[in-house]
This record gives sequence, C-alpha cells and structure tokens, in this order.
Amino acid sequence: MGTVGGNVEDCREMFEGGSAAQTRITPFSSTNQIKNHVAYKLVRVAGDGRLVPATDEEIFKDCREMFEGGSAAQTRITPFSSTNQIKNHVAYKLVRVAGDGRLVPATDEEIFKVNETDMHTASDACQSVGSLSAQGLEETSQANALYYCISRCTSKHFQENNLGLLQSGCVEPYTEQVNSQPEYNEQMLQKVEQDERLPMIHSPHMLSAPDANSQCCNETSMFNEDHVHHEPSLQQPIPFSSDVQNGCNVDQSNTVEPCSNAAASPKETAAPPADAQRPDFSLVRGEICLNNLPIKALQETFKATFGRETTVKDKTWLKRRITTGLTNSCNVPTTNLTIKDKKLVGNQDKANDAPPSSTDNANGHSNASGHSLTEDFSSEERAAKRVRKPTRRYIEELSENDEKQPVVTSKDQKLSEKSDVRSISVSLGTRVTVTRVVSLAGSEIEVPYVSLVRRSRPRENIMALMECHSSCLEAKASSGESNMLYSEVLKSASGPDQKESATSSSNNEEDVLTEVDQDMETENIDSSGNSSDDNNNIGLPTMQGGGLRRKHHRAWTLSEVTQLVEGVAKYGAGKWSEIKNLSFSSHSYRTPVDLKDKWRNLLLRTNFAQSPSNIMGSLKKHGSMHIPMQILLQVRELAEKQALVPPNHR
DNA sequence: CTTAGGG
DNA sequence: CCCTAAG
Repeated sequence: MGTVGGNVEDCREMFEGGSAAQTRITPFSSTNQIKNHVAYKLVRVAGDGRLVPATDEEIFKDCREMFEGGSAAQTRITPFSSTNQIKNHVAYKLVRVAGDGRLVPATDEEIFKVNETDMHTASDACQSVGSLSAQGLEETSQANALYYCISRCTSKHFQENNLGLLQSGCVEPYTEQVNSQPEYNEQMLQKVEQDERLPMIHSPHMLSAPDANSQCCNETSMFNEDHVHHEPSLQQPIPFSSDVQNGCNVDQSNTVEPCSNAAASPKETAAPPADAQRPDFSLVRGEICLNNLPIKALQETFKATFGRETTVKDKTWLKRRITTGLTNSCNVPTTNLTIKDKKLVGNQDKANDAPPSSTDNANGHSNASGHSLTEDFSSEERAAKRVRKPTRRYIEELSENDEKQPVVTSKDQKLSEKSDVRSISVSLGTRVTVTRVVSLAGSEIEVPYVSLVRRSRPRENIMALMECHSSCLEAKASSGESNMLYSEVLKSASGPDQKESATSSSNNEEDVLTEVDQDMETENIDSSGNSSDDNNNIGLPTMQGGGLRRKHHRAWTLSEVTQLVEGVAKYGAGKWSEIKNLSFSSHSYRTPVDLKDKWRNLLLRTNFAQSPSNIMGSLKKHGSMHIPMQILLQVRELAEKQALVPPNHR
C-alpha cells in the first residue's frame, strides 16, 4: 500500500481536474469518443438534496480515507461508515450524460457492466466497486456521451434522502463537471486493467467503491427511471428513493453478498497516474476482467455472487453465471422501477398529462433491460426470499386511507385483478398521478395512489358499466386527460342518468335498468305478503351510488326475502347457487353469496327476536325493514329443519 | 365455481 | 356488502 499516498494524490488531482474543468461544457456529447468513456463523478448530496460536486478537499479526504482504510484493513473495512465526513453523505451516482446535457440514468446494461466490474473487484479483494466498463457504453451508446457516477451512500437514511434529492433533481452540477470525468475515467480504467492483471488479492488501486454493488444498481436503476424523466420536472416527491432502496437493500442482502464486502473496502478511489492514459473502455469491460481472472477467482466471485460454492471449473460457464447473477441482483431492486417504467411509458404515450407524479418517460433501455432482467431473475434466483405480496385488500385499505387522489382507472385494473400486488400496483398505475410508498413485508414498495373504483366483485351489471367506462376512459386518456376517468366512473356509478355520457355503451345501462325493472315487477308481483309496499324498493338510481365503495347497496325487499325463504325451503340452505338460479333468476344482482348472507342475517334476526322478546322480532328494529313475523317464523322453521335434517339431503 | 365464514 | 380461504 505504499502506493496509497500517491494514489490519494492522484485521486485528488483527478477530482480537482474535474472541478477545474467544470467550465468546459461541451463535454462528451459532441465528441464521439466520449461516448465510449465511462466516467465516475464524485458528488456530494447536499442537505437540500442537490447534487454538489465534491470539493477538492472533500474529495481529497474521501480518497485519503478510502485509501487509508483500505490499507489498514484490506479485507473488510468498514470504510465509509467509519469515516465521518466521507460517510456523511457523499454519494456517487452512476449517470450517463446525454448529449443534450441531461443526466440519464445508466441503462441496465451499463449498470450491469459496471456492476460486473465491481463485483469482480469486490469479490476478490473486497475491493470497492468502482471499476468501470467501457464496453457497455459502446453497446448502449447512444450518440451521447456517457458518464457514470458511482454513488456511495453510507447511511441508508441518507441514501434515501439523497435519492429523493437526486430525483427531485439537482442534477445540473454533474453536467457541468462532466469534462473532468473523461480523464478520470481513463485513469480509472487503467487501474482496472491493472487490477485485473494483478491477482485480486491486492487492490491498491481500486476505484472508489460504492457501498454495495447492489446499491449501485438500485440507485442507478432508480436514477434511470426517475431521473431521466424527472429532470425535466425537477420537483418531485421522492417516494421512489425510499422504495427502491429498500427493495434493493433487501434484495441485496439476499442476493449479493459481495456488495457488503465490497463496500467495506475502501480502497483507492482512483490512483491512476496523473498523466492518465486513456485506455479504451472496451478493454476495461467486465468481461475482460472475468476473463483474466483465474478459475479460482471466478469461483470466488461466483460464491460471492450467489452465496454458494461452486466446483465448476469452466471459465466460460462461471463467467456467464456470474454475469447473470449480477444482473439478477441488480434486477430485483429494479423491479419496482421497471414497473414504474411501464406505467410511465404507458403514461407517456398518452401524455404529458401527469406532471405531478414521478412518472417519467422510461427510455427504451430501461424497459427492455428491466424485463430481461426480471426474467432472468426469476429463473435464476428463485431461492431468494420473496416478499409476501400484500393482499389486495391491504392495498386497497392503504389507498383508501389516504385521500383519494383522482386516478384514472383503466382496463388495466381489471386485468391486474388477479395478478400479485406488485403487478397490480403497476397496472393500476397506468395513470399514476401520485405514488406513495408502502411498506410491505419489510420492504417498501411504491404504490400508486389509487382509489379503487370498484371494490366489489364484478357484478354483471357493474362489470359492464365498468368496462364501458374503462373503454371510454381509455380513449379519453389517450387523448390526454388523466383525471377524467375517475370522475366519469363515479358519475356512471352514481346514477343511470349518466349512462348517456357513456355513449355507445348504453347497453350496460339498459341492462341495469332492465334488471331493475324486472326486480320491481317481480317484487310487486310477488309481494306475497304485504310486500307490496315495503319500504325499500330501492330505486335504480341509488343502487349504484354510494360512491366508489360499496357498489350498490340494494336493500332486500320483502318479496326478495320471501323468495329467498321459499328457495331455501325448496332447495335447502346452502344451495345458494341453485336458489339463485331458480328463484332469483330475475334478480341478476343477487348473487348466491348475497343470498347466503341474507339468509344468515335472517337467521340472526330470527334468533335475536326469538330470545329476547318476540316483540322486537317482527318489528323493525334498527333501520332495517321489518320482516313480517310470518317470514321469520318460516325462517326459523327452515333453519331448524336444516339443522336437523341436513344429513339427509332432502 | 360454489360455499362458508369473517370483517 | 365484500373478501377470502376452502372444497
């Protein structure tokens, strides 16, 4: 580690150079070369969340600390954490600078590459992660200059904050400094190469490493998704950050062990010779790294990556596995993001309408990468523990608790109904205006702020309406209005009147009406006892109203009750389905479950009335309609019968 | 899909 | 009414 001193200096120089060069703006974008280069930038996240280029001093310190730490305890050093200042919230972010100067989150591939490199390093010597890979850039290269910043965050809280901050957007600083980076990168690269050549054991010159690879990934991913889009609208809530990180962290713990180690070793940030040469990034590539490694090293890496030993001696295989593993590890955290992307993407298409939320346009890269990654992940690391997905109800409740934010509901919702929570959330998010973080099984996930319009099971009627609306909504949505849908839905739900608005899809309405009419008729007709007038014939209009939640509360009419009782008498309690079909065929809105519930209630009432005093029984007690004693008696009778006879199906 | 129960 | 776990 004698080199340390030198390294530090170099490091400083590099950084300084960066700061000095701030002015030069035409960085990479114009130059082709640039795109090939990957650069790391040291950035400090300010309290306000802005990214501030690290001052020379800071950088210096950081470097020094890193180096020192590295030298002192090569193996696992709690590098940053121990050091106060550095740890304080110096964050390295991996970012690519687009030609237009915007910061673009690194694509998965890019990230991956970086990670790969990192992993590589980390696994071996626990060195930090900073190595950069140039190839990825080329591949992904857009004509823009790419530049990566590796972010390192000591405290998670901090990270979260930072992320939020980053997202919220203070990216500018980066761009300015871009200039310096190229050099830095080159130097870095060289080092990497050297490292590769050398046994990983010593990593005097490792790049500064983020705490954990995974984190890098996560952050990066976040960056990608959020950042890209967010930049334009700098201000955004920062739900993402926390979520993402959490998720990432969790994943990390499971998947990527190396990270922790890597993080620990604060080796050298960048100790490349001052006159850094500018090696081709392509050389630096993760692949190369892996290639150069001896089998043993690869195995080590494998172990670090997957947490298990491997006896495989096939280099190629190992490399592939490792790569995959890395990818996966990155993926997991990303999942949320990916989802978001989708949403975002979807939204984007439709419009610019959702400025408020974090929605951004996902760039093609992120999406594609996300998917692929996800898939890989699933196949590869199933072992990793899965977070139990919260139940739908859980989610709903959460959403309900918050103020309902107008959100567009769309078919997606339907589609997603059965998918797991995450997916649901995603799907719901089609038009997410607001997202909020929800803690799930220890990890936080972002959940679109959605109030579910339809909570109940899809009743035929409702469903139809819903569909209609959804379709309408979609169309409109495409046009560009996001919130509309919600209101519309409500309207439609509220009353038949609205139907017209539905336009073509009037059928549903008609159906509803028809049914209602039928009901009315039947009821009237049926009114065997006195039912004719019973208080509750609920008008059609009311049936669905009630706001979002309880779709339609249809009071049971006496006639219905009578029918029910008859049905039970005929088919027996428990044969709800039959009763429904045979006795309630006319009432489409009464499902077997409804019948069952009603029956249950009737029994309760019966029993109730029975024991305390009959008086109450027949009389209307609470607000509910009074059920004629006759019926109650009948019910009781049946109930008893059922109780006794049940064994024999009769 | 239908039931039985709990909320 | 709604939602879910179970046949």
